[in-house]
Amino acid sequence: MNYPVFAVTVDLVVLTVRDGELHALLVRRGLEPHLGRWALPGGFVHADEDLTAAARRELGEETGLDGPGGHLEQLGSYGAPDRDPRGRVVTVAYLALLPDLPTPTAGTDAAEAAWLPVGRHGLAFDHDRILADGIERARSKLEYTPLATAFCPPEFTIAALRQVYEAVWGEQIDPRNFHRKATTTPGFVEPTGRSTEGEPGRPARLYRRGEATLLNPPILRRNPGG
Amino acid sequence: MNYPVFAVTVDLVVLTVRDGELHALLVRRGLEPHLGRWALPGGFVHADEDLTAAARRELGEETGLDGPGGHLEQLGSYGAPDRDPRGRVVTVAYLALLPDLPTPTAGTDAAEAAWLPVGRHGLAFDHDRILADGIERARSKLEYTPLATAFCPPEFTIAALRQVYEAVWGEQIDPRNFHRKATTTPGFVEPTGRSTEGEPGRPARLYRRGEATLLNPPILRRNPGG
DNA sequence: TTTTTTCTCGTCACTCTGACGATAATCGAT
DNA sequence: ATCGATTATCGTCAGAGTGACGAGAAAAAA
Repeated sequence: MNYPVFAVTVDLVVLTVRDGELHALLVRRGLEPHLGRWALPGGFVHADEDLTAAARRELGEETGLDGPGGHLEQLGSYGAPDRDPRGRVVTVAYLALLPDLPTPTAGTDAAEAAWLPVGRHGLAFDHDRILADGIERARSKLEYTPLATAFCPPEFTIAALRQVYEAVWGEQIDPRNFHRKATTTPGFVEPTGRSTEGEPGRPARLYRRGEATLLNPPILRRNPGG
Repeated sequence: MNYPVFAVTVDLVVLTVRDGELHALLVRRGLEPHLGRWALPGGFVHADEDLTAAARRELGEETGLDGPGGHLEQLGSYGAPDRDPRGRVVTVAYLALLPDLPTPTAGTDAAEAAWLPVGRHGLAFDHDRILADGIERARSKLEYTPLATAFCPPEFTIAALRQVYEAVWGEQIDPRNFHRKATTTPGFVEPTGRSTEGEPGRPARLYRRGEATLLNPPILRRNPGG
């Protein structure tokens, strides 16, 4: 049997919410091709390594942390014949959602790493497309799953959860209706009994993520397409 | 730069609805490994071929047809180090939804091909898992997209559309409420003006798929988990 | 104390849904 | 031709969910 050989990489779309805005973790490439351009963090899959293990390893290398509280899932694969000038490379993209850590973001083979607000980047390879697909996946999953909690620390307020939705969707949400929705949807969040202190305004109760894996009923965007 | 080499295949989860039941297109393997066992149709990606092109090519080879009216999307990639005894093989799985064609299902390198009702198969490789993932994807997508029409011929009745939902979800649906839902959801279906003839019961109006890519509001299952 | 800020609870009208009745239009049998 | 069986289509109604918004509660800041 004769068949062509490929290299396989994993690339990561790592998203977080800082200052009410959605940010992606990007690295400046320290090697050819595309030396000096921003790109998604990633690297080659090792010889005896599962795809998910490779993604988790890269995530650890790039962020220094794959702690609980985050989320990692496969996004999709990209394998256009000309997507990498070095040869035939198929990349398996993963989507990671993390709380806003005071992350040092030190890269190993990357010249620089940074959280950049999502928008128009001219990323290397086909990474613009992959990033856009990852963002759309995140937007969509916030509707039907409790995944917004992956952007939050272990204990969080309903307002913080709402700000995640607002940042990811780019929409304003009525605080009172969202509060009702989040607290009455079974399994979304659970009260911890504690409250915030020292913040302006009335103290807010703290919650942790609930046990549900699916939100029923879902929290729908106004404009699911754009 | 040194990196391990992989083979890359595409595997297809091809689903259709026949006689009110969900069926998958399976082939009996004509080669080692797993000679003689049922498996998903698929094959190696060619040297200068895009992943989606490879999936479309395999679909054409196995079903003899990739006509309009169907649907093809990437499902996910599977790359456990030991999933193929021949070496390191990553497969990119695709999900295809087709109307119930009188398909000859002739295989090229497969000994046999058949539509089998989905259930417990002991498929080759990790294909049981891939098939299960494909079915779950289809079930989920029927909620939020007009993809049920991909299972139908170009013109279809509301009852036929409902039977698609019933077959894929394994749930009974009230014909009157479903009729209201399907006909009032904007962009789901459009009347053609024609009706069925010669069938028992009152003639039913024929519809074609509408322009919507998302159902808003969605049609939700009772039990989204199982 | 007063003002400001933010959280939390309530109200109300509107829409959507599930359950189900009723009528319409055909086929097949008498 | 008439009747019954079958299926499609339309209506009704109560309950749940949602968006828009008012109002009180509890803290920090002025």
